[in-house]
Formats: sequence, C-alpha cells, structure tokens
Amino acid sequence: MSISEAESVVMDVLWTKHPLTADEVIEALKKRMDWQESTIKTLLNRLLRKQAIVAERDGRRYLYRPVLKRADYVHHESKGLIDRLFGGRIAPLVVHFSEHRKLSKRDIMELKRLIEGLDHDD
Amino acid sequence: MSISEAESVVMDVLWTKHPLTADEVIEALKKRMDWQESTIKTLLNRLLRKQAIVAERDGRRYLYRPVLKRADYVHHESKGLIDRLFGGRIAPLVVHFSEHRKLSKRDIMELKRLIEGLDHDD
DNA sequence: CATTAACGATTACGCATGTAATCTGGCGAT
DNA sequence: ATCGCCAGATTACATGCGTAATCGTTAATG
Repeated sequence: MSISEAESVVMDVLWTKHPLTADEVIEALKKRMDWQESTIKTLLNRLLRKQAIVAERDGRRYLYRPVLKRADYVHHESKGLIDRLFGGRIAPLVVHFSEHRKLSKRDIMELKRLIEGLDHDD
Repeated sequence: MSISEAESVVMDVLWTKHPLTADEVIEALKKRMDWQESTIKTLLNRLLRKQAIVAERDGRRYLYRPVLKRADYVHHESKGLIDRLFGGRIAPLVVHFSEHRKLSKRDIMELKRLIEGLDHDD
C-alpha cells in the first residue's frame, strides 16, 4: 500500500525525529501546516493501518516511529515518475530541466562532481 | 486543473499523433491498456472538461487534439516531485539514484556530455 | 468515589479517480 | 417516413483522500 501526500508530510516529521507522541507530531506540524489536530490524528491512524509506522504504548500515550524508510519512499516515488515520464532513465529528466534553464550553478557543480566520481570507480 | 494518471495515458496517445477520433484513440490503447471503450470515452470527456484537449467536429465524429503540451505536463509533474522530495533541486535526485546504483552507463555518458555542454555556454 | 480531561478510535463527508454501463439524438439504410 | 445504430453524453459506483467533528475509555484530580 502506498501513502498519500498528506500522509507523507506526517512521515517527514517522524523521519526527522522519532519516536514521537501524537502531540509532538501535532506540535511539529502546527507551524508549517494549517491542520486541525484531528486531521493529524487521522493521518497517524491511516499510516498505522498502512503499516508505514508503528505505535508502541508508553503509559497512556503511544510513541510513533516510522517503519517505511524515507529512502524507500523517495525511491518509489521518483522511480514511478521517471518510469512514467522519462522511459525509466534519469538522464532525460536532467536534460528536460536543463532545457528549461532550471539547473542552478550549484546543481551543475554537484552533478559535475558526481559524474566525475562515478567515472572512476566504475 | 490537473490531469490524473489514467488521463495522462490518453494524452500520451494524442501527444504521439493528432488529431485522432475517439475510435483511433481507443484502438491505440486497446493494445497496451486493458480498458473498456467506455472507460476511454469517459477519460476523453474528463480531459475535455479540464480543457487539456479540444474536439473539433468532423461530420458525425469529433477529432481530438491536445491543448496541454506534453512538456508542460512533464515539467509540472517533475517539478512537483523534485520540490516535495529533493528540496527543489535536481542534483540531489541524481545523487539519490546514483547511490542506489540506478544510473546506467548510458545515463552516465549522457549526463557527462550534458554537463560539459552546459559548462561552455554558461 | 465521582467528575473531568486527555487521547486514541470511530464516524463523517464532499470531491477526484478508476472503471464502466446505459441513455439519447441524429444519420444512414430500408 | 421509420428504424436501428453509433458516437458521444449522462449516470453509476466503489475507493481513496483531505479535512475534520464526535465518541468512548481510561487516567488524573477534586
């Protein structure tokens, strides 16, 4: 089962720090999302049902922690998009952005360094 | 308004060749998708309502053609993902895939050439 | 103890989506 | 002029999602 975008926002909090109580998650999100508490609780519940997180009882509360790894989620999402839109390869995506002048100096530098690095050990 | 994944499959047909009648779209999709005709007609209708395509009457039928450009769609989708998952920059995405050994020789070659090209005229 | 407060669970609800069946109006064939 | 067919229009329906209010149970407090 895959998690929705709103759910992934909750995951972000837990990926950054865990375990956390529901209140702590709510607190972390109050700043950046305009969500009611119950909304966040709903999302925590759905994430539990999807087994993207686990809850461990701690007195009267639960401590939530991620099961789904951020890297796995990111990979799943990225691969999905790259498969759908770029024939499953990265280069065309980068080309696309370069054509739209969306590569920053920093991107270019980092890519350059990365590619050089790969050149060697492969 | 944005188009859904199923809708984008129909768009793919029209991006490849247009204008097309509904029947031609259906024909093109029969091969790759296990969809009933009515499903495809529904999708054409939703695309019309979203103004992603236009229909021009041609006798008793319509000829459909895309309004939404493929590049725009691709850009919208890619940017959304890169913003959500990689802080809005391309390099981290490429790094992610390189870490997962998902860069093919071909990708690396193309990226190398691309980066070199950018180096010059910028 | 009895009452309240806190927290998680349950229920809600409108909209988009995937998937499709059915309706309808006009054109072509008798 | 009539009838049937076909393309497109309308309707259908389950599921997931975004967003939230309310319920119920258990722990704390008076």
